[in-house]
Amino acid sequence: MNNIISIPRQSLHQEVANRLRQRIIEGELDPGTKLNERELCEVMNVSRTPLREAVKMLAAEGLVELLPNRGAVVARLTEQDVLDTFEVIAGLEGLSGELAAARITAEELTEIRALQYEMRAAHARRDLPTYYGLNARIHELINAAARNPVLTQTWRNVNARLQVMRFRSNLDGAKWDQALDEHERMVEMLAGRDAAGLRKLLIDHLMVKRDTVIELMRAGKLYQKQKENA
Amino acid sequence: MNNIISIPRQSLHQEVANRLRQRIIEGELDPGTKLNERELCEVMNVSRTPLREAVKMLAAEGLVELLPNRGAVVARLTEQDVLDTFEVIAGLEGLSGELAAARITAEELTEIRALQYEMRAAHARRDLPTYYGLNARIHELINAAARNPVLTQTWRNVNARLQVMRFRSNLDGAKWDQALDEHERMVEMLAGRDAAGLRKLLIDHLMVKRDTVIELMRAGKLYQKQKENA
DNA sequence: AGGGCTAGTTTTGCATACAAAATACGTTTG
DNA sequence: CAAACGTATTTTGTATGCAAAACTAGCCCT
Repeated sequence: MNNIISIPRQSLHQEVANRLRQRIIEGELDPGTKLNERELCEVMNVSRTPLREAVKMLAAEGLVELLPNRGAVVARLTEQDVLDTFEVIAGLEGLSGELAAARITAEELTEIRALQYEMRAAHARRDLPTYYGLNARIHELINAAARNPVLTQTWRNVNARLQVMRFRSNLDGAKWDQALDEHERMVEMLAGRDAAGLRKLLIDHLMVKRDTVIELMRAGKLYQKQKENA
Repeated sequence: MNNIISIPRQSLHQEVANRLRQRIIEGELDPGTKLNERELCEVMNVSRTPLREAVKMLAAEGLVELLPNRGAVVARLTEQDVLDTFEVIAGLEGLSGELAAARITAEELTEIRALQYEMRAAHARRDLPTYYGLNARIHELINAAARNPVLTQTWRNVNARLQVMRFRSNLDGAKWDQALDEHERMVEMLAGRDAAGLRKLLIDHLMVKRDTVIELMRAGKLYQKQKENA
């Protein structure tokens, strides 16, 4: 253990919350999975107190659901939940597009352009994981360019709930081409300061993504969509 | 104690979180107030564990700020925070307006109209508290008419952070008249299913509100706006 | 007299202990 | 044989205990 030199930078419950959030978003903990306290405590080597505090935080974020006297489970989204969530994300991302078009700096635009080229490379290689990573970074950058921490925080929070479904490993050729094309136009609109245009584009972009996810759900590729009777 | 008949409907941490949230929003706990664990435990008659869990939830909601090893304080908003928050709320409320215009039922519209009349009465009597209550209910109803629980939840959460500032007891005559007028037009647009128009109207409505709050902040009427150095 | 150090106190953070609820499972009974 | 009851075990919820960090305040020293 290196706990002499490296001081624990943040409190334990925060650390636990981060690790749990990560595991949920990465899909290591599938939706519907019961969070067993004793088990998680052993894995993370912490006592139940900070673990429970972390779980409560994730519940407030909407990533886990608390069942009174029955613990917590990773949140499961119904088809309707997904539709609703995309509707909200579209609104938030549309807003961040509007603001970013007005507020983005030359440096940020340059960085997005660079990532855009990398993304084209990933697309050419059919390298989906890299593509998705770059995609996420570009959207993060657009959001950051909006210069609104409250927006960023809200957006990340709502987004996290969707990431749980990790619809990453699926994207057919035509949709992929279209997505790449839309990204090209995003850069143009950012450069041209076209707030309204970027807003509309981002919203349309998300609607396509939404339809893709719903299709996958219906095909049962993500997870069974029935919710508990509760 | 009536704990024989009335079973405690929800877990203690949830109850504590609700009561604390209430106290914060109502302004009983001012922004910047330190949340002393021992003290709050005594007041609420609970042990530190559920209290701490509740505080962590409120922190995830953005209502309190956690200071490592130094407890928690009720969140303080800087002027920039307020601007950012209003920007997000405007986006969310604009969206709920669009959706509500498309999805509202005749019954809901009737109820809003009724509240609208009550509001006019409150305005005529210069009864600000009643007015604000009705105002909140109308906006809640519009939001509910959007039929999107995720949106409602997100909106409530972001809104709560602003309510902390309880800028209620201030509204000059001209602004009040204008607000009432805008409300009249909201009902018209809902009835006319004018999604785009309602969106714009709600956003403008909030911009006025934002400017009012900022004015009050600058005048030092809400609370001193400096944040801790941390 | 003022600044800084140190001992004492308070307060927070984490771990553990205890109580109650829920689950599992074997047994019993119709 | 199936359904249901009752007990054992697990798991959650809450309270308390203990250690470390932060505040307080008094003292010493320059």
